[in-house]
Amino acid sequence: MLSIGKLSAATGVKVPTIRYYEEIGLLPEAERSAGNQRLYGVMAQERLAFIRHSRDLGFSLDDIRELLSLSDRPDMSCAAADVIATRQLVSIKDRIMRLQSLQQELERMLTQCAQGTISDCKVIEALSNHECCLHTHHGEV
Amino acid sequence: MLSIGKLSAATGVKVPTIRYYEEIGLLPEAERSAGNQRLYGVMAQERLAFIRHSRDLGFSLDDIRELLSLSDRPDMSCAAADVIATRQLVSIKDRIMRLQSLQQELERMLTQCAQGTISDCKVIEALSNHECCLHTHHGEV
DNA sequence: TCTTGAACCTCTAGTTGCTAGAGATCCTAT
DNA sequence: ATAGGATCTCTAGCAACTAGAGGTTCAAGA
Repeated sequence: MLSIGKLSAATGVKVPTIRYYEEIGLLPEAERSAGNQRLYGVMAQERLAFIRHSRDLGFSLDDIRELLSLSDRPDMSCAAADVIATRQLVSIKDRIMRLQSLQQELERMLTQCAQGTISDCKVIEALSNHECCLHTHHGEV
Repeated sequence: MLSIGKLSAATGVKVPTIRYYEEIGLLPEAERSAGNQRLYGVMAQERLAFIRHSRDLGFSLDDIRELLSLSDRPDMSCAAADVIATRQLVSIKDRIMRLQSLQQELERMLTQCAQGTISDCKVIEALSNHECCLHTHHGEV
């Protein structure tokens, strides 16, 4: 059995984050030692690694909750898991496109700036009026 | 003079967000009508448009605070503004690269999945053990 | 002029995914 | 036996808003 600190070292998930995952029900309540400290077995470690990896791939905790409950039902069709992963892929592609348009806009601003004073700085000017944008970009990135 | 609703419509910034910006000092305190309702002039509208556009480009409110204070000093060198914009550009490029590696990973997961049951779903499997990743991906995206 | 209803006001609390700190307790190594 | 690191619970804070309650003001139609 691992203490929370060892589990943290083993999975790369910080100690308060592990407690947080337990609090929101993503991890089951841990066993406790005689002195009330959390103890983890192999199952918990695997589950946490799953969460960690999914987070690395950008899944939301809600998505992960669903993926975890799917992984607990091995006989089910994996279509639902594919839906979640595909949704995530679409959202990542979308964010990449948005970010690329922002990148272009920023590069344009910076190449036009002649390093003079604020009054003729193209960066500040470009921020002041959206009209001079080549692209429209709205919503979060 | 514009009411907060008209200003919102003119700039595309939601009404509660405008009040929020005032609360955190990004916008100056608005004038008030006899009945205590906010009134905005052209200056406020321009300032809000600046904020809106900067947010669209992914700048943090702290960055925007700095950019705004620069734009109030037209005689200064614009080097500071360039530093902020360059930092933002670097961070955007970095996020794009991270997202592209996630995209590849997800695509790999999905193409390997044969649409069977969860027990042999490559998506779930890939999430379970990080070792089968082609790329290492850590940190936020 | 009155009235209705949309727009406005303030305030609190919620969102996501954690992180930081206080103050107390436990565990382990010397 | 004791020192100090690890753990416990609890509260509060971060970004950047969003939602809702409960109350006031404004503008347009009858």
